[in-house]
Parts: sequence; structure tokens; C-alpha cells
Amino acid sequence: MSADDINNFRQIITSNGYRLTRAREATFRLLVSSEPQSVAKILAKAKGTVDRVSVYRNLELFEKLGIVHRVYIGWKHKIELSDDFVKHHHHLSCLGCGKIIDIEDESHIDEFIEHVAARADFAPRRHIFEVDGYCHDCKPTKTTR
Amino acid sequence: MSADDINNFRQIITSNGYRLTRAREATFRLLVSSEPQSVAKILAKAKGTVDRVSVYRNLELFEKLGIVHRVYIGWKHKIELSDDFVKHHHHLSCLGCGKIIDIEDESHIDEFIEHVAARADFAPRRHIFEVDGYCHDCKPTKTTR
DNA sequence: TGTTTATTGCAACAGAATTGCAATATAACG
DNA sequence: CGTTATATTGCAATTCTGTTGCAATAAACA
Ligand SMILES: [Mn+2]
Ligand SMILES: [Mn+2]
Ligand SMILES: [Zn+2]
Ligand SMILES: [Zn+2]
Repeated sequence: MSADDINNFRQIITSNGYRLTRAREATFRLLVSSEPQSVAKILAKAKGTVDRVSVYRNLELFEKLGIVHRVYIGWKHKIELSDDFVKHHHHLSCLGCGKIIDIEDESHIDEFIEHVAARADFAPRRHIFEVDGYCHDCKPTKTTR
Repeated sequence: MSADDINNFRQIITSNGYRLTRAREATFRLLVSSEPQSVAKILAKAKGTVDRVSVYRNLELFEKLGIVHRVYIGWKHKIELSDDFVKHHHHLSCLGCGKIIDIEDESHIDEFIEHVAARADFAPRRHIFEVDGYCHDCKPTKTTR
């Protein structure tokens, strides 16, 4: 989380006619970790600083303004900083240890989406793509012992 | 929903040592519509016929037995008949009218997953892939008027 | 038809998210 | 600056979704 990110955040909030508040900025700072976080975790971090309700309301606002977006990992959704803050991408998530590996290569998916969308005369806007499985350390196939 | 589907269903239930009950079969029949349905919708349909709790418990069982699986559409999960009933696939879902178009072509995604997984020494198990956007009839780009 | 026990339905509970509203803090203006 | 209008907050109460315990019920099977 750079100073630039904070300025960028302030810019988005104010330029859209919303007020720059303590609760708002505190909530934004909780999203630092580049890894996607569950709402529960964010609420836990916010405890004592920002009220639950305000966290919910601001996450909703952030989503509307494109500051964050949801990703699905392990069949639960998590919140992740988006676009200007962290480039859109996908994940390999380990069912064993919970590790989350970023998938850098977006172009293949975009191509594929273009392909199927064209055939159905469909104009794509967003997509979800997440993979579950086992990481190097957790591969159950490995007969280490 | 053919008679075969019902027989197939009964076969799966009994051969796994579970009992074929009124509530169980009624719940299965609620899944008829080949389109994925929200749990809320299924519960609404079940109202007065099968208790909420039994619906939950049986959907869980169906999932365990591979009779249904979850898909993510519009950032909410829905229940869809699976595998023997409907082959694994993905969707284009329209933000305008709610229409859901099946994506037949699974091989491209599988290839892509193999590719990224190999690079990370990751053993993939499941994946989510869903696209939102606008269908032919709802394309906002069209300047019809 | 009787016995066994898996399954159901109900009620009570738990946790996540939402809503109403008065108190407060921000932004804008004189 | 100090004042004002109102967006935003925090708290309480509520709703919603899913879960758990348990006695009544009904499948399965002899
Ligand atoms: Mn990521
Ligand atoms: Mn489908
Ligand atoms: Zn792992
Ligand atoms: Zn449409």
C-alpha cells in the first residue's frame, strides 16, 4: 500500500461526490494485504475501530466505485483490491494449506471469452475464474513416506 | 426431466445406502428446470411440501453424491443438476434479462488450467468459470432508437 | 406385519447482513 | 474562521440464511 494508493483512493471517493471520512479511510487501509480477504477477517480487523455496519456499507460503496471486487475461493467470496490498486487476475487456491497463488496470465482467458462470446453474440463484462486443488507441498499423490 | 432421470436418481440414492423418501424425491423434482437455481428459489418452491431443513439436508446429500453441484452466477451461487444429468459446463449470464447461456466448449479451459497449474506445480481439482455481460437482445451498445 | 433405525419436521439457535434513527462529523458557504 | 446543511456513522433492533437437538415418523427388510 503506497502513498499513491491512498491518494488514488481519496481521489475516487471525493471525485464521486462522497465524503472522505475516518471510517472510510480506515476500512480501506484494512484491505492492504494483496491477498483476498474474507469479510469476516476484515470485520475482525476493524473491531473497536470501525463499526461492523459501516464496514459493510463502505465495502458496498467501494465495490460500486470499483475500488474492490469479489473473488470466489473455496466456494466462499472474499474481498480484493481491484484494478487501479491490484490488476485483475485469478487464483490457484490450495485445499490443503489455504495458500493462494496468483495466475498472471490473463490473455488466454480473455481470448477464450472473446471466442465463446462471439459465437453467442454476447457482450462480456466481467468474469469469475478460480481453481481449487493442491499445491506443491500438499499434493496428496506424493508418497513421501 | 425424463423417467430415466428419476430412475437414475433412485439408483444413486439406494445404491449408496440411503433411503428413498417422499421428501428426497420431491426435492429432486424441484431441480427439474435445467437452469441453475438459487437455494432461495428452491426453498420457495418446496414451501408447504418439504420442510426447509430437509431441503438443506438433502441438497447437501445430493452434492455429496454428485447429483447436484454449485455454479456461481451474478456473484451468488446456484444449484444445478450435474454430471449424469447435465455434463459439467459454464455459463454466459445476461445482466439485462437474466438469461443463462451454456458454454459447451470445456476443452479450452481444461487446457489452460493444465498449463498454469503445471507452471506452479499445482494439482487442480475443481474450477469455477462464469461470465457476466449482455446477451444479443440486451446489448446496451445497440443504438436501436 | 413387526422391528430397526434413517429421516423428517418442528422449535430453538447461531451468525451474517440489513434497516431505522438519533448523534456526529464532513464539506461547503458566508 | 464560524455556521449550516446533510452525508455518514454507530448503536439497537430486526431480518435472513443456515444449523442443531430431538421426538415423531416412515423406509427398509426380515
Ligand atoms: Mn490475487
Ligand atoms: Mn447450465
Ligand atoms: Zn497447500
Ligand atoms: Zn439478456
